[in-house]
Amino acid sequence: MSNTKQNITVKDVAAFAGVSVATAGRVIGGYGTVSEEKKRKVLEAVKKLHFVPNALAQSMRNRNSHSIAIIVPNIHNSFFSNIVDVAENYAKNNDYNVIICNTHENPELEMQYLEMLRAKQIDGVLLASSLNNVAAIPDQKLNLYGIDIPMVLFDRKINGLDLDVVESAHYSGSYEATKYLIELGHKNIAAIGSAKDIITTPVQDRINGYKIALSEADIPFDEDLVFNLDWENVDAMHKAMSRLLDMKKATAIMILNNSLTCSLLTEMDNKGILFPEDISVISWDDEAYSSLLGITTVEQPVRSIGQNAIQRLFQIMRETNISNEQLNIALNTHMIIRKSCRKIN
Amino acid sequence: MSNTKQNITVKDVAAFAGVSVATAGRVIGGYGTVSEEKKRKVLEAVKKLHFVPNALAQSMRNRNSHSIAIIVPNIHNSFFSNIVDVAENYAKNNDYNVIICNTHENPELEMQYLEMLRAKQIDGVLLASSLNNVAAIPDQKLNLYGIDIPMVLFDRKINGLDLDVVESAHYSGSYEATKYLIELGHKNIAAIGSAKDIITTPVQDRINGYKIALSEADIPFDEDLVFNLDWENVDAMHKAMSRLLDMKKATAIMILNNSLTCSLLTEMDNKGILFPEDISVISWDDEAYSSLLGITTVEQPVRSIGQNAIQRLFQIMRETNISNEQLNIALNTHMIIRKSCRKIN
DNA sequence: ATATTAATTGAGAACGTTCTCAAACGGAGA
DNA sequence: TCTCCGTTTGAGAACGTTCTCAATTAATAT
Repeated sequence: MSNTKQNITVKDVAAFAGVSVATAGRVIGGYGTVSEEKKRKVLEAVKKLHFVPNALAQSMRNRNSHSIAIIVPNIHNSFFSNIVDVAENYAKNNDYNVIICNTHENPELEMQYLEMLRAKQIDGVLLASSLNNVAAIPDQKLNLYGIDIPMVLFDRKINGLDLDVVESAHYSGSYEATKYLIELGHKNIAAIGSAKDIITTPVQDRINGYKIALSEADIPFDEDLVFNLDWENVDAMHKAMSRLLDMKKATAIMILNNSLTCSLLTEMDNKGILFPEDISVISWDDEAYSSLLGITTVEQPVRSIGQNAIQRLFQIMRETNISNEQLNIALNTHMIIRKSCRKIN
Repeated sequence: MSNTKQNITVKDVAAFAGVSVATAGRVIGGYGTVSEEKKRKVLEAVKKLHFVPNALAQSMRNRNSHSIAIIVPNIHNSFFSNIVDVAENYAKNNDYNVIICNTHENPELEMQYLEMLRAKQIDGVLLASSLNNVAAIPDQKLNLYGIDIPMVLFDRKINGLDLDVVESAHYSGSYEATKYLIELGHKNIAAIGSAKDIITTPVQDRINGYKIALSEADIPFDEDLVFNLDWENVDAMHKAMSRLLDMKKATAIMILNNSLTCSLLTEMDNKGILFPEDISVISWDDEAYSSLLGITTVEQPVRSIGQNAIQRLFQIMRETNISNEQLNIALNTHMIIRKSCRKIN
């Protein structure tokens, strides 16, 4: 690539103003004392030459990049893009830049990004990991997770790593939704979670909530009714959903991930299966189309998750000595009841 | 913020390996000649000390940051997040990092970002601007647009600036869709565009296509049937849509922006207005829910737009001498006909 | 053995910023 | 005129990398 870029430097400003680099630096940086006359001349030079300090050189000298990163598995997912939005706003207000990284649920890519970010001297990272367990991290990469870089996990935990986490109360949200279906008379409730290579901790927790609600109502757990699908593998996903619907076992379905909702409903539509008449549906995450379609949803406190996570990250970055105790925030979900679930007997 | 970070440097590696910084640099950088023995020792030191080169220092020395930026008005919009995805992939394969900036359709923020990116010595920018005209750019910021930084516009033009553009064929796509409605017998066709402070060039072009199709069919243009709404101002938007529906003038509506589709359909649902029975609907951009709801859409070649834009950007960045002629790529759209439009007489 | 060439090595400069240190300057008091 | 103290100023180092240049060593030819 061409590197003929030739920018204006403090040196140029100083020369133009007829002062030393040190004096120009003083005026631009706003420290020390400079006579009014020279101050005026420097300011004029800055304006005339359109001087903008080289942020790379500043970072190098100051040993911090004034940038944080946010790593998400899927930027298309409105859950994540909303959190990105909140974090970006907060960072901007604190004069920090944000680098967004999209891992496509690929742990390799996640680690590559972390390595790149470390090289770029990033000041902190917000991470929704595609790993669910510390065992999946090679020893020589372990330092990327919260040791070399200040880090806060959000939405998802990594078991075995004691990093700060900000997430929804996945377990209780799922418990509540399942109980709601049970109270409507449902006994055969399917649960569809997403999983690419691993089952993420939110899905794990949600399935646990579902199981406990069932067992409290003395409904036996049926392995056939739990699916974990890869939303990027469209073919396999459709097949599995088709299989579920063909079984005609379930009277209700809880969709544990918003990426799957449209696919499932399309599949149902194709087969002429209506909701709530033929099958009741609850979906996690409230979307623009949820109210239009009348789907009952479990709404996550998205903006609050983002806010808590970014605040905590800045807190960690400010601390000189390494933080003492792990913080784990679980924020309550909220059910929005619409017309996609019906009472049965 | 704390800046106690103390990373391993080439100096440390050199000391550990018992060689000079120059020799360590040679091994790490893979240039020059080094004896097998010293090479082995340096490599061992790199491994032992977990050395990762400081990308900031590299950028400084090499005078390029190996990063590009992509600036979008709204990262939530799947049109933009898809383009971000494509661009990011391409950049990654070429060893470039991507910084994503979200402007919320705010021209001030857009210019702030450009200034920040210039300071960060960014190598190139992909921009969907929130400005439609060069006149809106203050003189002293004009250099941010394609002069200081290699730049390719996508989706939207900036009138009066001769920068490269990659976009959909907005005009012909709209012309085709309007003609389709006319052929179904519609004469009163509403068009809903989005606009925050300005009307973007895609919406301008789409409205032009709509107007020409009308005039070719000898249908008089009706000012009352064209709306430009701000999707971030939910109240005003709802009111305007409500007004449009209450008029009962239109037999068909073309929605020029996917952000508005759900809102309009919800508004119709609330008023008990059905499609296609009461009103026919065509929407720009195909979404996951479009097929589910059976909406006829104008699909944009999203991935192709992204691909063309990023390729062109890299081409510009590679060129040593300033590019000679402006490139303007308009890619054809594609109508997906479903059941949301009906024949009338 | 000496001259010539090639392979190997290290010192140090440069990128652009910030900021310490010490020197130079100005004015007040004796 | 000289000393003292505070203000103003500039030289130059440092951040960590890359890479030129010159010096050293080894290898080959005479």
